[in-house]
Amino acid sequence: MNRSGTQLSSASQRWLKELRSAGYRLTAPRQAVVEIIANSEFLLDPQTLYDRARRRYPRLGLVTVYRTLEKLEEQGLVQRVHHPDGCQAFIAAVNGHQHLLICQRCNRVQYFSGDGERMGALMESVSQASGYQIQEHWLQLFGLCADCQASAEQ
Amino acid sequence: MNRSGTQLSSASQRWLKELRSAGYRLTAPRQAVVEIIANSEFLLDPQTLYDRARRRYPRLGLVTVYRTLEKLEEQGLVQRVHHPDGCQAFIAAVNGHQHLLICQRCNRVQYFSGDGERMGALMESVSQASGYQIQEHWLQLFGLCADCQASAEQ
DNA sequence: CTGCTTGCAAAGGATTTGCACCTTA
DNA sequence: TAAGGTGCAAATCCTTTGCAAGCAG
Repeated sequence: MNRSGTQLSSASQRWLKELRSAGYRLTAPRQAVVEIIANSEFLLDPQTLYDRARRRYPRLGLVTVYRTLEKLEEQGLVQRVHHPDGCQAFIAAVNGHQHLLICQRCNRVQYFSGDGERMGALMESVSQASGYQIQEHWLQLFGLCADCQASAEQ
Repeated sequence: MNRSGTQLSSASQRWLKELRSAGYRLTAPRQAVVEIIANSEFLLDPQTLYDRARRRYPRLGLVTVYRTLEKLEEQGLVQRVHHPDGCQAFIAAVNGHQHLLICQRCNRVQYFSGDGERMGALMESVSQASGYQIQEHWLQLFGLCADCQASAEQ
């Protein structure tokens, strides 16, 4: 149990500890926001996150969601995800470089580790051909997750 | 020469022809917008495009830029480009599936053809491992173009 | 207690819409 | 001359900021 009287997942507890050691305070609104996004397998935009977190902490303001996301992003706990229909969605971040696999129907997200060797070779050859000095890369796959394939068959 | 009394590049002429055959009219404001973006190697956001196109057609309104971009995107002549600092930039599209190489300093964009075979193999293995049915992919590289590397050395 | 946090309200910025006028075909 | 296109102004939508009151530490 914690100060808001609700159970917190272990992921939330870890995130809150990280925020704490970065000098931020532990407050009930923050706990509510963290608890939702730390445990979501789906992309969440600020409004959706707000709607869900408000079920835990009804006095929550949308502004606090934006401010909390800002701090979580700064601590590397969440990352913003760009996709064809917008760029305001967030998902829990992972350590190290990983690529994203996104369901276009339900927004479920999964990470996969790109083939580092092939990727390196590709970047090397593009760099040679173009004269660019490459610093970063994005690789994202879009499709239908297993659940959505199943429900589409109905 | 054309109805606005200015020279048009061959790329613009082709684009305008495509708009025409899609049922849209050829107007001076549209020509101004098309002439800028059809010939740019750099990402352009609506405001920048507006500023440049207004030098050709001063009475242009920003709204017309938005409406023209909408039609160009719909015809597959431009594509929206997402990058870490925003998603409101556009660039001339190419036929077939190509990947993007973007200069983080000057916004120059270049297309490169991903290694289709490796990419296919990667998607196949991710698909197997995740159960996702993959429909689309994004591959973008970010770095410094040759010009920007040179000017950074000064 | 002190200063970080919060929620509200207002400000901002980007994009879209309503509308009367204008231009293309 | 009919239908589509244009620019202005206003409306929207999303996000950020200012501020007084509320809490964490």
